[in-house]
Amino acid sequence: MAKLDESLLNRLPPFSLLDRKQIREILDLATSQRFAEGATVYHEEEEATRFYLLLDGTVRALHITSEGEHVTALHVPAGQLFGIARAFGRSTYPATVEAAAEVIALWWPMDLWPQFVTRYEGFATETYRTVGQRLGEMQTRIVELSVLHVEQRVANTLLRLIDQTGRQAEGGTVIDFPITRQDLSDMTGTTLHTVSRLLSAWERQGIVESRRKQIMVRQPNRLTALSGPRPA
Amino acid sequence: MAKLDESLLNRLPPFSLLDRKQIREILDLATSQRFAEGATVYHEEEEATRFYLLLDGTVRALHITSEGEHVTALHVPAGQLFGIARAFGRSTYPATVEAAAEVIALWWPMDLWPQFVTRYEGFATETYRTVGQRLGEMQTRIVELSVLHVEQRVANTLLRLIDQTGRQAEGGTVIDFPITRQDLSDMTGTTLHTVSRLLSAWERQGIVESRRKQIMVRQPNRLTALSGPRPA
DNA sequence: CAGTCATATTGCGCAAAATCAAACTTCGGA
DNA sequence: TCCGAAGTTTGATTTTGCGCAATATGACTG
Repeated sequence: MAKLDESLLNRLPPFSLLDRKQIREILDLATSQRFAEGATVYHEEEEATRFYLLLDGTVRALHITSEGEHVTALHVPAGQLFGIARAFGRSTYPATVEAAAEVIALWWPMDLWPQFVTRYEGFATETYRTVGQRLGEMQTRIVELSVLHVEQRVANTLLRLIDQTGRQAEGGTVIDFPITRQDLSDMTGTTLHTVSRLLSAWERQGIVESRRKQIMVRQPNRLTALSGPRPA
Repeated sequence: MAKLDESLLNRLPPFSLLDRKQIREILDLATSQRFAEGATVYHEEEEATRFYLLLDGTVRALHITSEGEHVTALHVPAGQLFGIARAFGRSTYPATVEAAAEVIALWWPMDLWPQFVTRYEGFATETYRTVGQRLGEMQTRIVELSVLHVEQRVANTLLRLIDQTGRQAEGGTVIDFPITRQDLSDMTGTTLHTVSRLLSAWERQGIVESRRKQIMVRQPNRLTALSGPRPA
């Protein structure tokens, strides 16, 4: 395997306090792996044997019900750790994770987790900050699902996606991974039909523009207007 | 203030590995406080200056939207820590917490948090396990809200409540804190009207029995039948 | 003990969104 | 370049659960 460059890590929060030597150490222990769009990184309930750092791309954490329905819990943008079950005392992964687009990730054996936490200044702190963020996102999800209408939820979800992973293009902001109506409905607890109708309506009004598997938001402010009361 | 007894803590997971002397230390730093039913312990977004241990009663964590709607995120049963914002790198509380019934809690100044984590064997580990559990509960909430119908959500919620805080009584299991239709609707993302209709229907079928602010489940198995597909 | 307030019940009409059904488009591969 | 699979659109129909309104029933207060 090609030697990994130190610049990969030294900007990322969990490692930003470390010196060159430590970063070198960490990289030498890492394995880098590529995942194709749609590939599964690990399954819910599976023994948590590795923790990951997402170098490039986006992954999503999801749950599959006994009926086969998919519920997307959250998206993880590049630069964050995931699969960190150990951080909250679990021995199995709490969700299934799959690549939303082509993904490059590093991973380490979970056995190294305790070392990382104790040996590397700031690693634990930053990790728990991440956990806190995810917890916050999940709370927002719950509040949205509880009080908002479908249209408002979809609007919020689009806004969040362009905020987290948006790429500027002529005419608006594009979600920079392939996303289907079905995906959006999995994120909002609705059906692909309803999402399709909403997008069509918004497209007629010039708010969004969408191709197959791609959505561009032209007028975010109008989406915001549709997105309902700001969560307190 | 009366001196607190060591037996309060030595059975509880976050402290179970500690010796008498350490428990004494911890108790001497604690303040005990009573909260009446419905009293607010702290508000979302407030500066997190204390962390709590729930000795008796039940508290609920909730969010209040800008429209004034209440969304209950979870219930914390006796014996658990709450208000542990520091554990995930937050300086403010992530939710409002209020007493679901009369409550007795201990609290410590948040400044002591780092000490507790470093000085007391097993405290950190157990705390993160709690965080993991809450994360799991929230995920379940999200999945339920996404794929289940209102009736199924209410059934699930009742089952969870009698499981977490149920008290045996003649004829069935009673939720051992006062709970209104409104409360149940806040937990399930519906209206008090719908909850009332459901409970009435179930009461006619002999599945539950309810007075004002009190619900007894007579036939949990029939509720389970109504509760939809088991989350995977 | 009267008065008031919070809680609970129930009927009715309506709107949102799911479901059912079918056609259409785009894309990639044989 | 044609075919099939995956993704999307759209209409018609049905269901669910909400909003509104009126009424009832405790429970607490002065």
